Amino acid sequence: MSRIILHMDLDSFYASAEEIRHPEIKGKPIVICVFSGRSADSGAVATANYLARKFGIKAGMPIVNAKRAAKEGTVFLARDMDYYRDLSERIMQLIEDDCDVLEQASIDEAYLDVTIISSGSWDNAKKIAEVIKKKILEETGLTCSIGIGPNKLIAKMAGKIKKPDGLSAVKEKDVGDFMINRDVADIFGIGVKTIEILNRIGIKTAKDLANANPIVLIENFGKNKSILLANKARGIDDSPVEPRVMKQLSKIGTLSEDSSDMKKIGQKLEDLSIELGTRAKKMGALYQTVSLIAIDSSLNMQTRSKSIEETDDIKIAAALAKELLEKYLAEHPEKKLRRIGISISNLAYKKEQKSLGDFYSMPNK
DNA sequence: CGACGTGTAAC
DNA sequence: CCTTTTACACGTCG
Repeated sequence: MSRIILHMDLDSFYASAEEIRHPEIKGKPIVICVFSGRSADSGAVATANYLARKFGIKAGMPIVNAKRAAKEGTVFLARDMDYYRDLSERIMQLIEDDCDVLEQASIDEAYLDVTIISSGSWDNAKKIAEVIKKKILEETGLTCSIGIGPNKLIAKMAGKIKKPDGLSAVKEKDVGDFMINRDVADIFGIGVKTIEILNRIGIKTAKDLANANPIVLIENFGKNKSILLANKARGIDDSPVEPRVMKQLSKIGTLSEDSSDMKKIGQKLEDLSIELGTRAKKMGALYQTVSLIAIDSSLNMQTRSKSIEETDDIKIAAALAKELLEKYLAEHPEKKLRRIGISISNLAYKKEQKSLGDFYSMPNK
């Protein structure tokens, strides 16, 4: 059966969220930063609003470079995830009844299957999208961009046609035209590594990929990924819109300087563990696996993990993470660490908790 | 098959 | 100069 899927993306979410609580910065270029604390402006840009993007500032850029590129009057603010998470939750609740199924894909994005609620009508789907935009604007002051398509891939990519505050639809019959002349780099889910390999074997466009020799694809990517890629190139995506349940929680931080000192790193790890614990508690999460995340001076990441009896006590996680750290440092006496982190996974949720998550109880597994 | 570690991708 | 958080696929090992 053919479906109608919406993809809703909040426009430069963190920056807009800050405008809401600091009305005096409205209309200014805004840059949301993750300050690492090593020096005054060390760290990276998390988001820049459209005015700041005009200066070439964008996510991932070092803050120092962003400050150099910025013009007078640009506002630099530290990211505040707790605030954005609360705001995000409010917005998702606002739209959860405007669809058959809601899938929150990230803090600022959601897919909505509206096949039934729209009676299969694209006109109705557009009206639903307009209602959603209006609701979010009136209730929070935020704008969003919505893409409509016959599947998640096309809905997501259609949303990029007009941003910010856009609404665009690509119907099934137009999918071929929509995809055909596109560069493979513009296909959602194809990242730098895959692009590199594709280009090496002479594949540049979606058309090239759609017509590629399956044997060659399989040699390079294996069977499963080859099928996925060939489908993406044709705008085909059968993945269902389904509620997501958080499967893992993590917290990483940067050390004030590269170090291999157990005491120093252990202290940081403990601080991070406590913050993670606060979040886990709020969510009513229980965990079964603890991972240590270590990032060395060369920015290479390694993980060490261990599974235990299900628990909600973060002290147990903190102690285990420290053990894993001791072992790691013993195994790599020459390495200095730049960042350290802890992750808890194999999550379950307490019954009494009234979060969106446990409406849908446990996923298939 | 479950546990663990890495790679890829997106944000 | 180089932040954070999450998901998922895949290989390997026991």
